[in-house]
Amino acid sequence: VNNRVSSIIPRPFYARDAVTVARELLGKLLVHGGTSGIIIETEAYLGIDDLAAHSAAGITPRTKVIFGEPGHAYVYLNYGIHECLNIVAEPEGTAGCVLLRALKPVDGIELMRTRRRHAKDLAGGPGKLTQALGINRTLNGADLTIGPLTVHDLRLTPEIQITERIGITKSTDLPLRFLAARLTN
DNA sequence: CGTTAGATTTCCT
DNA sequence: GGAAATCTAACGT
Repeated sequence: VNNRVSSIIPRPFYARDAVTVARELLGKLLVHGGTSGIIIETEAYLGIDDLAAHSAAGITPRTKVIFGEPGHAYVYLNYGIHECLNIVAEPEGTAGCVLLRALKPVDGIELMRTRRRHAKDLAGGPGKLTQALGINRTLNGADLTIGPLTVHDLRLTPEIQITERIGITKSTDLPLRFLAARLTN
């Protein structure tokens, strides 16, 4: 765990287009609250020409972080119940983010079980992974290059599978969902 | 100020 | 495979 401190991904990684960041986040380690997991599923949300993205509505109190400095967290409450974690991409001033949809649990699995109230699937969904790692809206806007929420490079190069995004009703035909093929499990 | 739809999960049949 | 749970941002009046 200590050698991961030096492997925090620096800001330029995130200052690229959302599709590239979404692809390259696969195989990285997400760390928070004594728990961690390898990112195995992501979706890219674009700033323009993407009606499914919250940023399509322009800059509002809710979406301003998506237009801000890359490498920060965008956390929102969905369906009144679930916290969803996104990582802001694109240079500052341009909207774009990556929804983290699934993790493979690595550290603190017992703690995850407690947080998930002993549900069978610990982190196989956007609302599940935030619950497992103890992530909530107080982390909205947090800088991932500083912590306590961080992403680390494990130097893995997973096989990437691409599909359309799921769980949305607009712009459903875009191939913006990415899965780490051999890590999913 | 009231209405509505939503980047989901879980439990039921 | 379908519906309920539960809250709030965004939009219309």
